[in-house]
Amino acid sequence: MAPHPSGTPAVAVTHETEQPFPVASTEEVTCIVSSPPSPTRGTGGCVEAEGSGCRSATRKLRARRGGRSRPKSESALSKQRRSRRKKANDRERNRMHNLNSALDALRGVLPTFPDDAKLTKIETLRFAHNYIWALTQTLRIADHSLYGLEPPCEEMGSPDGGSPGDWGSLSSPVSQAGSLSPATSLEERPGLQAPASPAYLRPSALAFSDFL
DNA sequence: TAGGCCATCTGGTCCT
DNA sequence: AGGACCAGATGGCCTA
Repeated sequence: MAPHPSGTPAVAVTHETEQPFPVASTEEVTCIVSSPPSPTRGTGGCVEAEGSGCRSATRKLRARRGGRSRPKSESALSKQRRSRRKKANDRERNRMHNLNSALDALRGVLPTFPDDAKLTKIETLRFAHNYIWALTQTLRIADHSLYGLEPPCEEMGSPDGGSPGDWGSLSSPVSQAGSLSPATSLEERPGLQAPASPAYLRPSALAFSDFL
């Protein structure tokens, strides 16, 4: 399965702080650019009063009404709500794009062939988890073979020491059944066998003798 | 056509 | 008040 081969704005996102994607509509743009009515400045008549220099009077009026925000008409309220919602939507979209950018960066450092289908989000996370685990084990075993240390037994569960169960894995994320270890999941996907070919990604390579 | 994946919208909650 | 984060809902696209 190749998720949306065309029209994936998230893939093109490279910079987090910039606006990496076209904002949906011009209506939305104007709504976002033009800041919503600020409660401290008030709207409509309030602005006129302040602009004409009647600040103390305005302040008294506000105090009498019991707060910074003056009551608005129903239409003004709904307009403000819509404006806030659109701004929130825009931020949320941006946030998700940033998240996808990070995910793409992660895909970029994982060992897959260029012509492979793009890993899904969950596959990317699980693949990365197992990959890190395998690399950690590689380093550990290399250290022990170099310095003749005792073989590590107690920390084989998870590289970060966290609960392997978080990833649906057992003692070894690589050999876990059911969840997406690179070996299993990618074999399930036609055209994605290649990433599983490295020795450290095969369940049979748990001895890690292949890549020492 | 069903199911998987994804982007987006939305309302709620927490924090500053 | 406003932003960040989250989870649920929804609809589109694609593949088996």
